Parts: sequence; structure tokens; C-alpha cells
Amino acid sequence: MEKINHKITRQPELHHDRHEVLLKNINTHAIEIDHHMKVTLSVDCVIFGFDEHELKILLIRSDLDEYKNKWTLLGDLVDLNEDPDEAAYRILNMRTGLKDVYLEQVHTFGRPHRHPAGRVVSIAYYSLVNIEKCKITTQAHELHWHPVKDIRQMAFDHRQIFDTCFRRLQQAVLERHVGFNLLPAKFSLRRLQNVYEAILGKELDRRNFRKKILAMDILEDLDELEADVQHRPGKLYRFKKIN
Amino acid sequence: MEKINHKITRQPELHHDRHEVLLKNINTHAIEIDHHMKVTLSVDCVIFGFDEHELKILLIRSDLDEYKNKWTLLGDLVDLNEDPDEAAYRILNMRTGLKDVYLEQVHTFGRPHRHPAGRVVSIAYYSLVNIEKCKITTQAHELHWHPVKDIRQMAFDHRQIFDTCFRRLQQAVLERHVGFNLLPAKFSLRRLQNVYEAILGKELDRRNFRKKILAMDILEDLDELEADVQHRPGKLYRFKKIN
DNA sequence: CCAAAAGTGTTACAATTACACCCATGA
DNA sequence: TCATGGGTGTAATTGTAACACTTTTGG
Repeated sequence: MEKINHKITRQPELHHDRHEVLLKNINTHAIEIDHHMKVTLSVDCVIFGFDEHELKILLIRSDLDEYKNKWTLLGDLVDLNEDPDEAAYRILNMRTGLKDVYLEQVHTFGRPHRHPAGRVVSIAYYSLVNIEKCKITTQAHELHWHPVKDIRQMAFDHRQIFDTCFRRLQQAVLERHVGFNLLPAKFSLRRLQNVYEAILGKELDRRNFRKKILAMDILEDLDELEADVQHRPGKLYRFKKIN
Repeated sequence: MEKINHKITRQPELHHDRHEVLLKNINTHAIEIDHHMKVTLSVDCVIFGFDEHELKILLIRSDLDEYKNKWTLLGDLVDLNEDPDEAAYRILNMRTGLKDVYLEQVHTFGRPHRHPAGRVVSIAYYSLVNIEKCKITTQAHELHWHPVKDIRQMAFDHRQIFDTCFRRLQQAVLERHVGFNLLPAKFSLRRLQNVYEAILGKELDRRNFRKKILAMDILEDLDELEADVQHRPGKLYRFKKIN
């Protein structure tokens, strides 16, 4: 129910039986929004990139004294007239220079004291980007790609957010094959397999992998070959447009 | 990033290149929370119950003129010092009298104009309850169980929220077998199968279903039989405690 | 004894896994 | 010609799907 009636939980004498309380208030039409009930809304993005054989995420050093030397996810406040999805796109674009990236909402973190500056509720997204296309001026800004396997402590509850998003990515790569989004438009099957292996954290059988992906009929053979490799070059594919 | 620095997106002369803007602000330590950036936070619950052979959800009639005669999910504002998960539990307990219910966060809906009273961002949960144990005084409060198959229009974006939660439940019943939570402690395999069929919206083969569930080794045979049925009674089981 | 649902096993089919050899390229 | 990874097929296993008859109970 979207009824905005903060008084329900504010009448101390009624706290012992909330069930009754709410029933009494159902038809009050009280939709005034109490300013004391407002929270600061932020968005945090776990931005995944795939660099050679490694899965990485983009992190920045915390600018809070309290969390000095800890890494944080990239995030920002949601503007008053902004859809949270748009806010996530904005952050992504600001930080990587990219548009049309893969982005998925994962979970909202709202523990009362998760942020030292006050009540900040954060909607977590993960994003998959082509790391080569990211325009990141890495020196001096403390903005870096971190191998996922090296992630330890992070500021705030960002380690928990990362874990949640990473688990979601592992599901998604199997169920919806979102892994393509980490690669350039043209890629070899070997590179695609590397993506799956990096995300799932285990090796896959090459023949079975190729069979499975090709059977899904989502790849288009470009009749091109890899260049600049010192071995037999692999065929290049691209993700099939949906009809 | 959890840095609270609303100015980033408020400097008009810099809007054309947000990438640069943010980089400049990274080390400002500006964590003041601007009150204009606050939103009202609510929680909405899709409360599922299973009645005989039918999946139902608990709805209440909207108390906004604008949405008169439309049905809404059960929800409330999140209190200032309240974890959103707790708020969802609170709503559930208020509305059904139940504790220890199954509850899962699904998605956060925050389109700027989704609520007529202002900027209300809602975290959606779904919940699975034993419908027989719910203490709902149904008359006069416009609080009713609605068959899922009859759901049409709803107030606000609640139809979308419902759809999202229902899809999630369909996944969850296959992947994590959450369906038990809709039944009493003791149940027959037939009743469990009815739950799966109602959620998935299709009939299942009885023998294959029994084989699969029993092979999972999560049921304990109670050596009891159904009573009050006018046919051969089925065995009763309960969900195995985890070790 | 009839109606209604419980209980049970086998076979076909699909999906997944394991596994080894030849091929094309650059150095 | 050698080192490196690309490319390919088959057999075994596992999981899923299809399917029919006997049993127990209440009426």
C-alpha cells in the first residue's frame, strides 16, 4: 500500500497492537509526507570489466577520513527528478565515458547506520563494460581497476554490495548469457570462454563450451580471423541482433 | 561511491562534461547531505497465500481519491531508524498477525512520478505465508485475498511491482523450493504439488514430481496420514530442519 | 462396490560430461 | 620445424519427460 501515513508507527500507546492500529487508519486518506521520514537516496555501481584473462571492477579511494585508504564503489546521489536507473547510467557515463552499457539493478541496502553521514539508502547496480573503451584517466584520481580476486575490505558496506552483485552476475552469465557485454563487438570463442571462466571462477571444457554457445544460435560468424596472434588465429563472431 | 556531494550535478556550467566534473570533485571530502535530495522511502509487500488450489495475494483498496476502486499492495513508509527489511516484517505482522514469515527483497521502484503525493521510492518484497494462519478481519477493511489469475489493474505502479515479484517467485520455487512456506508444517505431497502447479501455472506429472522432491532429501516422513478426506489419505511430511 | 485420489517403475529422450587428435599460424 | 592455441566428434552418464495400473479410504 502506498498510503503515506507516518503516524501509524508514531503513536506510542498503540505500539503494542499494530495490527489494529493500521486497520483503523486505512480509510483516513492521510497522504501528507512527513519530512522526518525522508532519506537520502544513492546509487552504487559495481562496474565489471574484463582485462585479458581477468575480471576487474572499477573502484575509487574513499574521500572520507573515516574510510581513508579503503576502496569504494562508484556512486552518487539520485537527483530529485531522476529515475534511479538513469542515475546509474549517469554515474557510469561520468566515470567511463561510455553509453549504452549493460546495467542491472540488484538490491537495495538501507541499514540505518550504514553511512556515517546520515541515513543514506543505496540502490546497487552492476554493470558490464568493454574495458578497452573506458576513458579513465587513471593517475591522480585514485580511480583504478581492481582484480575481483584481490578484493578484500572496502569502505561502508561496499564489500557486501560487491558480493551480492558478483553472485548475481554469476547467475546471470549462466541464465541470460550477459557475458558478451564485457567484450568488444567482434570476439573469438576463446575470449568468450575466458569471460565465462573468469566470472564462474572455474575452467570449462573447450569443446563443450563451443558446442553449447553455437547451439544457442546467438552468434554470427563474421568470416574474419583474429589478427596479431602468434598461433593459429580464431574465427571472429558477433552477438546476433534480435531479429 | 557513497560520497555525498550533491553539487556535482548542480553546477550548470559543467553539465556538458560530467566526466571531468566528477574527477575534479573526488577529493573534496564534501559529505554534507542536501535536504533537497531526500526522498520518501516506502516498502510494498506482495503477500502470497495458497488457498485450496489457488494462489492468492493480499490487497487493500486504495485510500486515494485518484485511485478509488483500485487495489494496492500492502505497504508503509520506512521509519527513520528502521531497516527496510524490518519495515517489511512490520507490515506483514501488522496485516497478517504472523511472525517468521518468508520474505525476500525483489526490486526498488523509483520513477520520479510514480506516486501522486510526491517523490516516493518503494522497495518491493514478496512474502509467502500460510493463509490459514493469517488473522485478517476481512469485512469493513477492504482487505482481501485476490486470486492471482484475476489480477488486472492496480493503483500506482503496483501492477508492475506485482508482475516483477510474481516472476521472481516462479524462479525461486524452482531454484530454491520456497513453496513450502505457503503450507502448514505438515502437508501431503499432493498439496505441495498443488503449490508448484499454482505458482508455475501448469500441471506437473505426479510421479516425476514425487521422485524429484523425495530425491532432494528435504522432507521428513511423519508416519501420519491426512484426515478428513473422502479418498485414500496421503502421507504427511514436514520440511527437514537444516541439520 | 463405487468414486476419488494415493502410491509406484520403466523406458525414451535430452542434456551434460569426459576425453584426444589434427590444423593453421608466427617465429 | 616447432610451439601455441584453434578446431572438431563420440561415447558414457545423468537428468528429464512420458506414461498405466493397483491400493486405500469414505460413502
